[in-house]
Amino acid sequence: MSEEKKSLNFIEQIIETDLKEGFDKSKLKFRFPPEPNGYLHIGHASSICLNFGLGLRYNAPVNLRFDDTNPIKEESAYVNAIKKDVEWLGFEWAEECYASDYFQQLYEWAVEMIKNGQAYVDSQDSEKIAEQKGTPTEPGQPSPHRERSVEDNLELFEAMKNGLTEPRAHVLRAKIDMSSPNMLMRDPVMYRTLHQAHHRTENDWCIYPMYDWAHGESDFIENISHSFCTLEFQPHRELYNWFIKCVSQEGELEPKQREFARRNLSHTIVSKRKLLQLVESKVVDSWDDPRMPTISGLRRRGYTPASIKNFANDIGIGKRENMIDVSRLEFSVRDDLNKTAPRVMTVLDPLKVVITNYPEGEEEMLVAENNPEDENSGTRELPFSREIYIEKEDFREEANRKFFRLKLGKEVRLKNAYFIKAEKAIKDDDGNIIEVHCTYDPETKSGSGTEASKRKVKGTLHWVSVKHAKPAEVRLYDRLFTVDDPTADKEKDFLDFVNPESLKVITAQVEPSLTSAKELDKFQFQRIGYFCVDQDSTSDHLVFNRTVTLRDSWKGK
RNA sequence: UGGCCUAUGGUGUAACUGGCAACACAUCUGGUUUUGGUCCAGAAGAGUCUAGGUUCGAGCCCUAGUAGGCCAACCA
Repeated sequence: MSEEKKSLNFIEQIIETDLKEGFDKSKLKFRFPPEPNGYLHIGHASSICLNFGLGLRYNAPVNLRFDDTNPIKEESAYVNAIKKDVEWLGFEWAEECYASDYFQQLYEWAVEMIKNGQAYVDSQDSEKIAEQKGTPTEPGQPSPHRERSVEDNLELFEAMKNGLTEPRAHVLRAKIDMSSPNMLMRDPVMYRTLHQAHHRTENDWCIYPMYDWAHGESDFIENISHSFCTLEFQPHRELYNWFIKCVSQEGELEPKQREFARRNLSHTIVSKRKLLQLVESKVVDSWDDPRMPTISGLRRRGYTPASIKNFANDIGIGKRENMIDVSRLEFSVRDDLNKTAPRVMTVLDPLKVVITNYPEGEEEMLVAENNPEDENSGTRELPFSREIYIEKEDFREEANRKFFRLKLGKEVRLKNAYFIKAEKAIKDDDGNIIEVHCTYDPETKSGSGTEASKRKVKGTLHWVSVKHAKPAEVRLYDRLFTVDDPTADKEKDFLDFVNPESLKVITAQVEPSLTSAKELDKFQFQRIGYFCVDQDSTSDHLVFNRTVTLRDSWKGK
């Protein structure tokens, strides 16, 4: 690995500074802390690449920790999906942890805090508590229960824990400062009472810790040195530190929370809540629908781990609002697939071509390069015969000289085959071209090295032999939304901007070698784009997903 | 009537902590090419939100504005 002098992002600079100031490098430890209430999306990829990237850079452990403190929204199905995605991206976590593993410790600490007068049970409903909280510009009012005795608090908290009180009748609150300019410091709720089974602890608990009370403590328990989260948690930092001070002893490692900006991607949304809405409203088929910006959706769409990691590293991390153009992501897959995807010939919109001077009934095998970008990719054989399909848009009766394709009286090269000249367009009663008659020049066979085969022609077309072609379902995916930022217009619902043409299903004719393609195999359909075998594909019914089109600099039609 | 964060080409990040703004994507030219792909060469595009200040010198420091974001779930 050549150590390129790449400038450090601000997170890396924080770590470098800590190291310089004497922080023990062997104590560096990070974590990626998803909540198992939905699938990971491209925004999480940035966080994953940041945390695991740091782990690799400093040879430090990185825990995968599920922030599972809200049993109402969380499920083990999400846990499994998340693990699969992180693994697929190619990262290895040091330990698989759960905030729920710490429920007992958290409870014991809470009891201590009650004894220390740092927490109390409030017996008001959430509306009342919110009311007393004040506003950002006005101080809050103390709860009437704020000065409850330690004995009463202990007794009530115990009752809450044992499910002897009504759900939501009481909460445990930290006693901090009802007039703090930081709303989060106005006696935040530490525990709510929920008589709800948890996906891991089942019915062991009737009280569940809130994020603020669980997250920093989890970091502390795991000896996480640096805890990175997104910008909206900035105001939580003060509380994060306050809680850790409550439970830590002198000299113990106190994790450091720092915040970075979440990545926004144009023409899509990166919000688990909205993604869930797309799934539930059936706009898409599932969390892994290839139009979804989820890791699983991108995987099914044909994205590679490398393309996603390169993308994340290229866009870097910062602290400002951002909107990254999808073209950046698209560049990343093309860049990767160009080097690795075998080239094949497929015709998406077939037009039959009859080569009138090619002997009837005859066929031959031609040699085709698998990938000109990869010397080791080898060659394969392609059947050629008298009747072939080409793309409808590759033929015109007449066209200007900017049209590098087939037109009457002119010659083009058939990729890996011969030169053909269009002689006659056959039309139906409505004047639609249904067939083209051509002649070929036997001297122009590809790879023959003849003078004739070196002739300059207007262009090169892909094709597939009619007799040998296999039909395949091809799903043409496009951007999910028609605008950059579907959430920008506060008057409208983001669903109003769903692209009605985000999926078009067609039947294409593909070269026979594709019948052996397996799920997730990726190909470049020459002159068209990159495609990937969908999970729905079978040997009887091939299904390909379009990952992305080829870059197209032709400004004609 | 508050607190915190942010402000660099169309987009995203840089600028060795003060030395006349770089890289990538996107855009446009030209060349190569059995993919109008790739690759190669090149162009255009910001003078760093504004106004002051410190300094020989400021995108980097200070002050005051302006703009945007976040904070009043028993969500995370």
